[in-house]
Amino acid sequence: MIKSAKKLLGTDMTTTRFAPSPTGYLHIGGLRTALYSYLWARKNSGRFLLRIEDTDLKRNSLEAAKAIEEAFKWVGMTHDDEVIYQSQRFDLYKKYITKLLDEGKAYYCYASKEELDVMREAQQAKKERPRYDRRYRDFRGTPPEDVNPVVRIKAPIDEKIEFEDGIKGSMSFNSDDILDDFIIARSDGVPTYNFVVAIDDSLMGLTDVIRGDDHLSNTPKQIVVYEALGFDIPKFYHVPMILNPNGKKLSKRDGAMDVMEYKNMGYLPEAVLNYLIRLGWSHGDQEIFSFTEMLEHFDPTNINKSASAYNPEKLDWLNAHYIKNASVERIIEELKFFDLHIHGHDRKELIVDSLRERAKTIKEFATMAKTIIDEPTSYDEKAVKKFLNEEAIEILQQYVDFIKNYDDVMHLPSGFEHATKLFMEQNELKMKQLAQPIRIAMVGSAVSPSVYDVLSIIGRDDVIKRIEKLIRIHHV
RNA sequence: GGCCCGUUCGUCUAACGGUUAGGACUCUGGCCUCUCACGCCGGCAAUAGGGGUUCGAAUCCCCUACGGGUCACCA
Repeated sequence: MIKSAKKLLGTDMTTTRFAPSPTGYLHIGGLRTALYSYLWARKNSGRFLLRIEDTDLKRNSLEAAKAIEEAFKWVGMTHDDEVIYQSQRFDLYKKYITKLLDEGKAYYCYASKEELDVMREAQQAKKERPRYDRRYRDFRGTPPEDVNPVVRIKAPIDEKIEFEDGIKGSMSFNSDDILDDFIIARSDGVPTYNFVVAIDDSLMGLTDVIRGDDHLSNTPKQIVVYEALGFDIPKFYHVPMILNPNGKKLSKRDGAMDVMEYKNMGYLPEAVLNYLIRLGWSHGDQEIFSFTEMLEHFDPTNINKSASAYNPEKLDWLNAHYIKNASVERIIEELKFFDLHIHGHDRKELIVDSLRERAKTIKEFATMAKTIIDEPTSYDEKAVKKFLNEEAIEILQQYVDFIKNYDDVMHLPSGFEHATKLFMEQNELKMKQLAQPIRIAMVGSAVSPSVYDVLSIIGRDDVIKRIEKLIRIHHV
């Protein structure tokens, strides 16, 4: 007698899993259910397992697993044990098929595909639900020689199948409404999804199955398998799906499906996680959750029952929040991915701190930093037209001359502030008259962080160079 | 079509059967200000509809409408 792993181990350690079919990348919705499973396992000091559902054998599941692990790594999630590939467990599944056959809980069905098609059409013509008519359930005759039979499970007839879903509540199905003697092994011997899922979930010792609610109506079928095999039935949580901003099903047209695309767009993993955990789940009014807070507060029981729409603005807001609060070192590290290397810059703190409240993504951050660090190659036309009249050029000229003869140290923003204020005082100028022309000279446009910060980042020598360059160009 | 699930501001959500139905994002008015942001103060905006039950319903029950899922030798 084979028993479930849970029974063998004699443990009730919380065990959850993420069981994607191999698509080549980790889907953003998949990450959410994975996160829920992960948090629930870790919160209860349990195990979080990864299984690839590749009974179909069409795609490269090794690549797929690698892509998922890469995404897990990016967001800081880890799974326990080795990855399980269903494609490598066919022998195991076969043992259970034989077992059910031997016990009379499953049987060979010799109906051909054509035969079944005819039957189905007849049913549909009569507006009946298409279903297998169990013609071979109690077959005792001589089987036809030329067909490879499928194996079907003897499903209960006119019975209620009930379970308590951790999210949706009490579920009750009538077996006749939703299932027939469904196939557990195809004519080529390959077992089917609902059969192997139940076996694996059981053998892997799953206590809590957290998955998309598109599986809700598969659950009764799996329960039939659990019961035929004498396995313990885990607790199910069916989490509603994610919709696009228009409330429709999420599809590739809606933008980033692959979790790693979020990295490419400059999102911080903690922002993505924070966004996802709050999408369909809440803890009072709290919006910001650190990893430890997620662990502390998450409970699948208060996941919402209804689908939620994906809202990119809120993700941006969260990302901005995490950028504002990240350490300087962290941001410098993240910027490397966008080809900006400022760890050796002697004004790196200033660069980071002057931009962190302005960037919604790390990518934007890098772009903004580059406009300050790199000498402008062009000047924004509108800004030039608006702010660079003859008088402004004159002021800039005086400003350069002043700086050249200004002897006090001024590499800090405060140094530039003292110098500039003195200059304004001497020439009876207002900051408004000076700031925009300086910005244009420094970054080529009328938008930048505080001019003192910008001047300090660029440094006295380059400040002079950039102003003189602008004046020169202006006179041409 | 059968079965199942769902429905609170545009969006994410809160609310022991008793709240002026709260918060967040977006949008928006103002303040701050060297620009842009950030920040701060304020504003717009919701219980799908109809019946019950109850002293009292967003909350419980029924019906309707509208969304969605699922009904394979896919997973």
